[in-house]
Amino acid sequence: MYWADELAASVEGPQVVNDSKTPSGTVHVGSLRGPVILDVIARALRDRGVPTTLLYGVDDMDPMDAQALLTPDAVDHEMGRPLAHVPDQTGDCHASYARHHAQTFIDIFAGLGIHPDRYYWMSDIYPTGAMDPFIRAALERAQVVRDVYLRVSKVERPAGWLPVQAVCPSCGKVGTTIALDWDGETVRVECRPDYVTWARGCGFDGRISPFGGAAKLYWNLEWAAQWSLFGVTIEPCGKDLATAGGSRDRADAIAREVFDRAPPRNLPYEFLNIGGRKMSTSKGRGAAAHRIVEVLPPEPLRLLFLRPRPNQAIEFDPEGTDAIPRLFDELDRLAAAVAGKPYRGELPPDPERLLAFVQLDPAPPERLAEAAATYRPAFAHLALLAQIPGVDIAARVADEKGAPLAAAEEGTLAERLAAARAWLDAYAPASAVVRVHRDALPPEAAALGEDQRLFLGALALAAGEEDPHGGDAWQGLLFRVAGEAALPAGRAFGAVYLAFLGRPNGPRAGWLLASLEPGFVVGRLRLAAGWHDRARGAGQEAEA
RNA sequence: GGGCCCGUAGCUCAACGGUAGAGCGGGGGACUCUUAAUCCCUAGGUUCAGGGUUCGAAUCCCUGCGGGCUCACCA
Repeated sequence: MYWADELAASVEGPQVVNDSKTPSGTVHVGSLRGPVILDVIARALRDRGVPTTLLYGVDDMDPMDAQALLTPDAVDHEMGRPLAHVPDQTGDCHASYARHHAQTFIDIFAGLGIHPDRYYWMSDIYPTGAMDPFIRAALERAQVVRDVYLRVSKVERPAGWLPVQAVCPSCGKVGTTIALDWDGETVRVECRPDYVTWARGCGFDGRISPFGGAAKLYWNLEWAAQWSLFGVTIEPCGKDLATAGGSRDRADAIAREVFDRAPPRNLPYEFLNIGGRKMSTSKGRGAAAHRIVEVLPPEPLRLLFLRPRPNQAIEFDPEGTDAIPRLFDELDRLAAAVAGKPYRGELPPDPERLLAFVQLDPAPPERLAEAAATYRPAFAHLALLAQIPGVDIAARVADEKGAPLAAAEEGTLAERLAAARAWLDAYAPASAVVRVHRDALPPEAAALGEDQRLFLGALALAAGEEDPHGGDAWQGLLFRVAGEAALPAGRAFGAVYLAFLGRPNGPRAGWLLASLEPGFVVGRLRLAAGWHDRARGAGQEAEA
């Protein structure tokens, strides 16, 4: 059984599925694994008739602690302030740094078929007072919290430490404050210059009421408080949090011992690594989630996350590899299998469910076969066609299908063609790129045999005499000259590709040559044939 | 040091208790108007090592070795 179905089968009663994210900067592709897993769990629950609520939160009261995306003069002022209070650095009309990065990320969800029932922002929640009971409980049981930190994570807090962080009334920073001396209504707040290394406090020292948004819980407690506030029953989390003695263990213990509640069901999931290494937020082309989405349409992207089990690390290396074409191929193979068409290789367990979860819309089972059977043009082939001038791609694809494309199939074609172009532009390995060497004979042409050179020379002569126009004319000429030279077609075409592309194969040669200026073609043919001395004059003659 | 993941054909990976499979690469073959980036054929690998459970293990358990990520400050 598919893992999400197993999870769905193991719970009772209505479920609240939750995930949240701290928008500390640009969010990369790997972070989409959580939302996709969340969505699939919700779908699996609903498919079993379990009433389900899907929540997605933004922990935007957390302190700004990464200066990479701040302008140098902003660092001193902004570091340590709540992310929701830091101005948007890109100036594109978001209310804050947090809104900018979180919204850019969230905007991807709908396109991926992920539709939480509710988004919540902690900067909205704290002022309502909804967190106050949890702040009070945490303050009352501060000693329990300290014990949990020590027992679960071997972390010892400084003397007098309380599990809340006030927003400094003077400088507005939250990362630099320590709360002390809870008297039942107020805490003493010190905004210390050296409390953390990454931000500098202003030195404020005074008493405040920690309620109504004046203070926030430390993130671990905030997490546990969210579970109580929203009644969360299932919450997956990434392995950075799920590690033994890590944040999740602390939050679980705090839920039980401070907020008197069983923690939600966990589903730890592994990361997605780009090229064998962890992704970097600030560098690395295509690592940003909103950029990958430009190259990978929703279905293959969902497949990337859903094909492996959640606890399996995903290695994804789009740079200069065939990782992206293979993802499309895997999707097509899966669809073919579900549609009852022939396929090769082994299938994952429960292919029907996997394909259903890969679909953008949760389609009823009876429509799955229909969706699976739609014609999907091969990505690698589209990438090739996209590089050949003068090809009517839609007509060619319809030809291959053997019937006119349905509207949905035309959509798939357009989507894949755009993806193929983006892939060629940003990621494709050299072997997938067809490029005419215009300036000089490709070095690879040195491998041309004498028979091939003779053929190219003969082709140049024939072309000069007949001045072929169009792909068909060129293609016919190629075959005829090859036949007259008694050269096997394979060697003849190979010679043309070497002379123009520097590679032994390529797109249909006739149409390739027809797309280039006749003078260039003839000149290049002569050059490749070894007729350097006469190339210039003959080329002019041919052009005349 | 703790946790998780991985170690299967040259490379990338699948199969996850029942006779080891794909893609790419490599090798062989086919083709006069043709998706020459196509089609057909071709992979014999102590499934990292050692032990255990089982009628049966790549698959489950234990140990070891190697690699990756992650936590131990914050989130």
